[in-house]
Amino acid sequence: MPELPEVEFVARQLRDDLVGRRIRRAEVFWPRAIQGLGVPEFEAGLAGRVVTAIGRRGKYLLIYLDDGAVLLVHRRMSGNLRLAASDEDEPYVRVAVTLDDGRRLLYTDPRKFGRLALARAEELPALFAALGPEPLDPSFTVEALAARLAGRRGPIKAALVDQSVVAGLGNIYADEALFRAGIHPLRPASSLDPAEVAALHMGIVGVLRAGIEHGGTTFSRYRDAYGESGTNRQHLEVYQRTGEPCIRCGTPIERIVVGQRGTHFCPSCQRARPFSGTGQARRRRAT
DNA sequence: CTATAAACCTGCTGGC
DNA sequence: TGCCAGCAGGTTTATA
Repeated sequence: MPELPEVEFVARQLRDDLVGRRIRRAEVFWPRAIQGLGVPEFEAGLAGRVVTAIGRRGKYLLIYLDDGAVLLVHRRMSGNLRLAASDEDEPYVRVAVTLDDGRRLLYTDPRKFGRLALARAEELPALFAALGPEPLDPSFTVEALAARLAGRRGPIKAALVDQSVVAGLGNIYADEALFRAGIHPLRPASSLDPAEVAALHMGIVGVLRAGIEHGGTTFSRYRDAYGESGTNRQHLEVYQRTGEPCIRCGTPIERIVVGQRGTHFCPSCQRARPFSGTGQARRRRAT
């Protein structure tokens, strides 16, 4: 599942390789992947344009064009963007963008959940009005996180994957951030004390930075712009580790469902209520 | 307003 | 060995 680190890593790759290139033509093979415009208008809107910049907002990849338009790509569950040589092909190609040097930017997506859209750059603020702060931006402070969590009665895990609270966290990094902070996923979001919010802030920023550093988390699908897997999976501490020993205390990792999503946590390191344990386990801080 | 649930999709897993 | 129900989850839309 592409989350912020997977989108950011590919954005950096495409920035090096795509900026300055002219688009020869675009072909849509799965019309429902295009949002807003009809397929002919979408294809015509890309043909002949030069890529001027690459950006990212939350899980959206932004490809800026020389006429003031922006191509938005959201990969949802199984989408990938791959820069392929002219003679290379891939399965599940939904959209193909041919560049002036013959290479193709391929949007592949077995599940067909991902969406592409073409917008004017000046429309972006309105389009992203409901998105929360960028967690790697300096403006994302402990206070900013606390303000977003205040008044929310649902579980903290559900709040973290809500894009209006923080932009870019998905199921993997939300579970990882809660583990680093030592917070139980079912804790009401508004019940965290200031120290816990600070620990969670550090956890969020930490897991996202690590994810980018390791080229993203690959389970079955995610690949980068050159078709390579990310290595962050081997650095995950709870996600998809059900039954395996906690790296901190050895207790088997548990899996529950929170807000319709599989949620992984250590029942010893992440207590349901602070200081409500048997006294057997010590509270520890992630370093 | 908040919040919960279904729908969108198809490859993969696990049970029999 | 083979079949198939059910799971996986980001976002939008619908409903309570």
